[in-house]
Amino acid sequence: MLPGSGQDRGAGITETKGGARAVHMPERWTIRDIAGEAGVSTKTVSHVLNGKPGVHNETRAHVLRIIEKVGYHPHLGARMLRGHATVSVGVTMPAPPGAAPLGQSFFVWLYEELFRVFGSRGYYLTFDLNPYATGPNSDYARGIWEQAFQACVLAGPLATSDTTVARIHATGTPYLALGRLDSFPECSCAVVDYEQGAYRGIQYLIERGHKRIGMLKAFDGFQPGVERQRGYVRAMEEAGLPLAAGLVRSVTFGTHDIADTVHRILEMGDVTALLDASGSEDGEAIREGARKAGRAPGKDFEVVAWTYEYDVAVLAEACAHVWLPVREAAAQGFEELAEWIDGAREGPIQVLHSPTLCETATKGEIARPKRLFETLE
Amino acid sequence: MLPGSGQDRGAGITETKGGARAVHMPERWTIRDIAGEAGVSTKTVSHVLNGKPGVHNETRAHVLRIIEKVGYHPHLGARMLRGHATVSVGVTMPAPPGAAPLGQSFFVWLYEELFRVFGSRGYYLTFDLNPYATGPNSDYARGIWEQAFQACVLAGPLATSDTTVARIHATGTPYLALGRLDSFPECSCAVVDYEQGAYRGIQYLIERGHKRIGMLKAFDGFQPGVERQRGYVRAMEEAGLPLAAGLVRSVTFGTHDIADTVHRILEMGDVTALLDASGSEDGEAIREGARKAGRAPGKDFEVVAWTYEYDVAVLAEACAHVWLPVREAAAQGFEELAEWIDGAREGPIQVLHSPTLCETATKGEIARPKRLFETLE
DNA sequence: CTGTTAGCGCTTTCAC
DNA sequence: GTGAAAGCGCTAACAG
Repeated sequence: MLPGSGQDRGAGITETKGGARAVHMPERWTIRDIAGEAGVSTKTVSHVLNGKPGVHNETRAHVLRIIEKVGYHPHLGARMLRGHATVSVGVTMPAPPGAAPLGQSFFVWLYEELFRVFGSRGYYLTFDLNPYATGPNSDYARGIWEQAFQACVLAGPLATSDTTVARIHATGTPYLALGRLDSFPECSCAVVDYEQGAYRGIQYLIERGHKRIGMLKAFDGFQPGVERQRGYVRAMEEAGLPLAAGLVRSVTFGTHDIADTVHRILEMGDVTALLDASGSEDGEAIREGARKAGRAPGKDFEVVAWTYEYDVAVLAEACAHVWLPVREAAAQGFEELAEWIDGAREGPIQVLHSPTLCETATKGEIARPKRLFETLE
Repeated sequence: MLPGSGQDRGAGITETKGGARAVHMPERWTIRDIAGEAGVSTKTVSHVLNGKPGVHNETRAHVLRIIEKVGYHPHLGARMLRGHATVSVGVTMPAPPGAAPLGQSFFVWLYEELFRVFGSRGYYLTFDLNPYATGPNSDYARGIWEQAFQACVLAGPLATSDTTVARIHATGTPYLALGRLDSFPECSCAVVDYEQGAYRGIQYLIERGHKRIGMLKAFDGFQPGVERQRGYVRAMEEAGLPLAAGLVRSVTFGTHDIADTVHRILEMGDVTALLDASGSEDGEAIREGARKAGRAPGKDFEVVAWTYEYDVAVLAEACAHVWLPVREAAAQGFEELAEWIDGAREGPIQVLHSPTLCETATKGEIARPKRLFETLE
């Protein structure tokens, strides 16, 4: 009674060639059932399924008609096992959500972009938020080890201590990190040069005559935090300015942290300028911090603010904005990842976009739901 | 030279029992390599992997140590094939994005909720936005046919002509639709009773003395649209009021459609009340449509507006709001789906929440980014 | 051009 | 308790 057994198939062939009526009706159709029903070999069916040449056109049509009729779909697990190919692009978050709380609009943007590139090519998008469940040090790449992904996107900054990326790299699976790593420069990534962003911002303030310049620095323990620090130091040292303690301060995405830190930097007294590299795109928090210190941005001190959107102001009183084209870099990275999967190119991907300093912003102040990162309540 | 071949394994056993040193180092470790390394059978390793009883504690520890050491992970495809069990919960959109443009905040809410329930249990979340790519009539359930999903969430309203849900149902795979279907009442679903929502809203307006009542009706061709219509008709007929043509009008989520339709309904002259069942939660559009018709809500005519958030106003001038607890129903449905997967209960799921009519709203007017559906530009 | 067959890596009978 | 062996449904190498 097994579907697809030799006897059944024989009968199927005869019947089909004679008058074409199904002899058995399995619960779950397999490629052998289809072959039996069509009176051809499994190989032929397989070739039809995969659009490979070497099958007569009428045979192909006949097989397709039967596949259509019974609603047959090949078993994904079997395909994965045999063909070493899946149809799934994985998305994982290497950073715990608190460290890089992606904002709603960015998350949705990411999702839509991934679907534009991969969904249209027929891939599934498989999210592994295992990290969400199991804490900061969990293995965010289990989908790679389990060979569940055709390719993988690491959405979020990488911890400076990360060793997983190198192991992913070694498997040969196409992947793209939205962050790079000093300790692993071969990393396939699409990123913005944060060091350059900090460097340009500080340099600009130095050009305007400032000597004591503060910086709000996000992503402590993560690569982008290190890069911000390096950019600051490079600009100051090139200008021969001293690196005073307390000028560069780490901030998190907590609601009051930005304002408090601005307050504390400005309390230091002789600070005349500030680079907001907090990534929070929160002008109001800067104003609030300044207010607490009895100062006002654009009057008492000058601010350069970072933004992830072109020609948009985080803070209307800022003398300049540094635009970090994170979305643009990611979008290009996705395209290249798709090419890598298709075999049209090889890995690793290395997309590096540079920030742009804009002295004037034409669009209005940035609104809450558009930010790249979310402020945590 | 094949890893895991008979000879190699023999050698592995001897060596391990003697002095325990790895003899071969396969590219890709299989369960047989682990077994060989540990000097046990594959069955033992399998049992250890799946936490099954019948293995000595020290054997278990020994095997686990080796698994840890070499970083072994079982192949997901092989598991799917053999065990008929995947680790993936699928999410598909049965409606094309234009028909039910989920808003950012709702989409993110959905995502977070799914991860709260399924991510924490170790499932992957697999999105199939095949429909996005291939048009309105594509098969949104391929993940079910390909047996890629352990369970599946159908996120979005179902077309009245849908036949796919019944086929999904027949497979026995746990699933949950965020929409129901007249033509298939057995459907596993978590929904809000839209008919009741329309009925209560119209009834309320009738109680206030209105006789000519208009309604903005969304989701033409989808079940929730049919339900709105039915609720309207039932309330009117029960009150013995005539059903005049043009009072109930279909709207889409286009920017100007709501305002235009309000305008056209009010132009009919003797209309004294309106039920906004457009789902757009867009009070400003209603005001605008009224303005065009030379009328004003709350003055010339009364409005009952639908909202998907508790105690929040879509339109400050409305005499009442009908709260449709869509998020609440979905969240409960997810919990029950998880239980179904775990075998703690059987399907189908039938969560039906009722709307609530609120005459006063304590929170302010609903802001743009919080809406359930997006207005399309 | 088509049919037969040997596995992919795992789980799960069976014997021991 | 453990080990050998039979497949799950598919693909691809090998014959015809």
